[in-house]
Amino acid sequence: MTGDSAIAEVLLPLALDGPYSYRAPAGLRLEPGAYVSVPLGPRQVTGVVWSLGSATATGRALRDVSAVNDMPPLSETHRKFVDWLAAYYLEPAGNVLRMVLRAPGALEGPREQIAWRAAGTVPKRMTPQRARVLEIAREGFALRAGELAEAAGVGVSVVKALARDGALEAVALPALRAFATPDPGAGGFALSADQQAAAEALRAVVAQRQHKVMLLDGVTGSGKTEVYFEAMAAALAAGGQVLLLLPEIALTPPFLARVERRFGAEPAAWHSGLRPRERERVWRGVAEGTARIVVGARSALFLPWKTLKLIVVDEEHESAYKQDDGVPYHARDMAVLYGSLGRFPVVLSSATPSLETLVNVDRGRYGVVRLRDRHGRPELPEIGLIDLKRASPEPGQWLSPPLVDEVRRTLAEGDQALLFLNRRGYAPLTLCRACGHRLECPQCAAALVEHRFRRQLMCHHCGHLEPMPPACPSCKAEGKMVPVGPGVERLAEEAALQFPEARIAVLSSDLARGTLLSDALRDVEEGRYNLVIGTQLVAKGHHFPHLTLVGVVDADLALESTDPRGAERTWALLAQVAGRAGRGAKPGRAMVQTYLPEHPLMQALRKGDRDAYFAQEKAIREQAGLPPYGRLAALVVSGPDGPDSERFARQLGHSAPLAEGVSVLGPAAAPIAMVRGRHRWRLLVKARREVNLQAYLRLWLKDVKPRGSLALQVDVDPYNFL
DNA sequence: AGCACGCCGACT
DNA sequence: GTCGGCGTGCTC
Repeated sequence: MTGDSAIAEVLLPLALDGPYSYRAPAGLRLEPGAYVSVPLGPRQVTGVVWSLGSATATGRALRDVSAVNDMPPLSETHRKFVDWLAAYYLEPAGNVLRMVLRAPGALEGPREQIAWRAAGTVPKRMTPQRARVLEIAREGFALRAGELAEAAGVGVSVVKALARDGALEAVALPALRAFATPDPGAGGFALSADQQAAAEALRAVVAQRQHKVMLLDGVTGSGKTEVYFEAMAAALAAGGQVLLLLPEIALTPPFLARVERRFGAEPAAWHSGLRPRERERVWRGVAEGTARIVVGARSALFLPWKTLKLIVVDEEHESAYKQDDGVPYHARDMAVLYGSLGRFPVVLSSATPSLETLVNVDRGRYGVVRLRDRHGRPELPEIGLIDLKRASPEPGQWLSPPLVDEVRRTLAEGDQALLFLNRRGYAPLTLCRACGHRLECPQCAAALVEHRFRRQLMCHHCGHLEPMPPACPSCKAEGKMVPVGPGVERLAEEAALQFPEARIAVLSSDLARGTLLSDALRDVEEGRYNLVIGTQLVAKGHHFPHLTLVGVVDADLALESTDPRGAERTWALLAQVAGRAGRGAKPGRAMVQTYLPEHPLMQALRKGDRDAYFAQEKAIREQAGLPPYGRLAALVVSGPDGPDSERFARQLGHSAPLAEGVSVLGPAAAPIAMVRGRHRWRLLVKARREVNLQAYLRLWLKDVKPRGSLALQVDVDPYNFL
């Protein structure tokens, strides 16, 4: 072996902090960013060359890189992005790389064009493994051998054997469909003067080819989408790729169709529901630079961008951008990071921007473009507060007399009304009247929610289902179980009594996604229903032209939570729901039921005064040292045994280093003390803004090792305080 | 993430 | 006496 051979530092998609060193054989054309196959223990693993160098005498015998893939290499920007994100969230870089490589098959050798589907015959021999494969093959989608084996959790040999037996038949797969090239000028819309000015401002920023964050701030119906389409057109015209990030729930076929009309080419869609082959097509298209427009959920950030020139984050205030399992990152913040590393602009769009973003505008770090309502209407419709302490509903009912009157009048005038209640199911709580026992999920410290329509009890945290017990499980008394509190189903029951003539639709995420929901939405839009009862689903982007009254049944729900962002979420939700009223020809109004009419948030809402509300909310956050005026991290200890988890959390708390400007609160039982059978204890780290929070956490946690089945999750910038 | 090594319960 | 459960640790 010669002295100074070339060395490749290869990052592997495993929980490893840094790359491993391999010898680069002379015959391989290696470059930084190249996808390579390397030996790791007994197996071959795909990784990415993080850097190249020459051998240092470490004494360790290095193994050879086995092969290089001919895919364009992962860009330097993308590699920096992985390293930054890993450092920011205290996550092993390899775990972040795993999110980049999450497209099974995209890097595998020659494309196999054969897929398998069930032939309908029974194989000679049947085993549990074979049965699983056939069960999946019968679902109707033709999958390649590897995909089928993976889906069934068996080896490829099982699939091959079934094929030999004739129980699976071969189907030829078409080659990966190419991406059409978008035309920036294809389907331009006629823009209002306001929109023109806003679009021009964004185009100017794109033309600078520098990093700059722009807030596009305008109410629903002001035409933000058409405006950011213009920014996208400018970036496309400059030869770049563009990413439009949406909360997953907003990524619908009608929206994709709208993008296609504007740019004359079908955009690539990226979300968790893609079939493996489409995943692969998009991943490769992005890596090769042929997929120019991607409309995606948060994980689209990790696609192997070749020439990304613009990211638009629509509904930037949405908490759905925060990932809570796996690597807990915030896609809006990481979009801004990517833009700064890649030196391109990022547009944040919202009708109710987050406080973080507004403060960044105040500080001059972000630019802003504002849009007024197209019809010159004020930001919000007329909003009336109903004081539930004075105008209380009948016991067991939730609609106050003034709201009932308003709904009646609206329906009588031939218009649509919406009753908003952010609670799925029939009742959030079921109690035994004889002994007070409350029905709880066996796996979570949470009440089971009755879903009367499905005739089941459901846990909204783990999805556990069970039938309604005929008698109290505790005292065995029969017929004593009573529902407590309202859900949309129960509200619909009350509405049917109050408004016997109304045509009522209940809209919640329990309508399986897809056709059932889109049919229901279309029926509402076309006026086949005149009274809609819905959860937050109805607040998000659906346009109901005949709606003139919105009634908010319980405005205090999110305000009562322990989440420091509860007030902000309440504002965004109420403003959005109220904004559903009167988007068509007629003006609308909103009636908000609350026990806290004097609360500054409710007063600001009544006046439609966002600035007043945010001024107040900023003062509270600043006073409390909460984001964006201070920094937070949550440490969550979880384990199957409660006392074990608590003990470890306490030890962890005691070992917290003392540091200027940092305080550690807790541990306390997490608000939902048990989820999926794991007991959870939470510590909260609060730091001043100038503190290097990551350095503090690294120092603290470098020697901390949860033993056994205990787990420790670090959540930098926590959002959902579960 | 795999995969091996390593120590304690029910069976060919 | 073994087969095998998954806790722990390592992979350039």
